[in-house]
Amino acid sequence: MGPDDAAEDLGEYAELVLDMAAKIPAGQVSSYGAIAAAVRVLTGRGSARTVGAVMARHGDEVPWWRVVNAKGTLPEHLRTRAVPHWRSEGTPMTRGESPHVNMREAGWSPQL
DNA sequence: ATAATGACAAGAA
DNA sequence: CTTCTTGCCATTA
Repeated sequence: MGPDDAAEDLGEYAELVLDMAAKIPAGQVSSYGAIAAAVRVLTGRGSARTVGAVMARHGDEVPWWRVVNAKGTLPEHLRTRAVPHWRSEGTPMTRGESPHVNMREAGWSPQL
């Protein structure tokens, strides 16, 4: 092991993002932007896109379906897999062709 | 150092 | 509702 990989394999930034994602209550969701804002207070870095990059790489380690975009949706492929979870968790959402989460009811603010 | 790429966001039309 | 434009910032080539 090199001198910096143990602390480097994830990085504190990714750690914080995943921690917050793991704390989102079932039946509720948080957004990339909200998480990014919270992590920015602690680290001074990152943005919604950066959080997205972390989720793309490590999302499978946490309840990724509870992290959605500001519109309450996810890209086509992921949304298909997320709907069953939202349903079983009773997450407030619309019905129809392209279902999306009702952010006003299901939105959750990351705890610092 | 520049350029292209994303599980994004907000505003304009 | 959709599509387009700008801004965003870490990562990768």
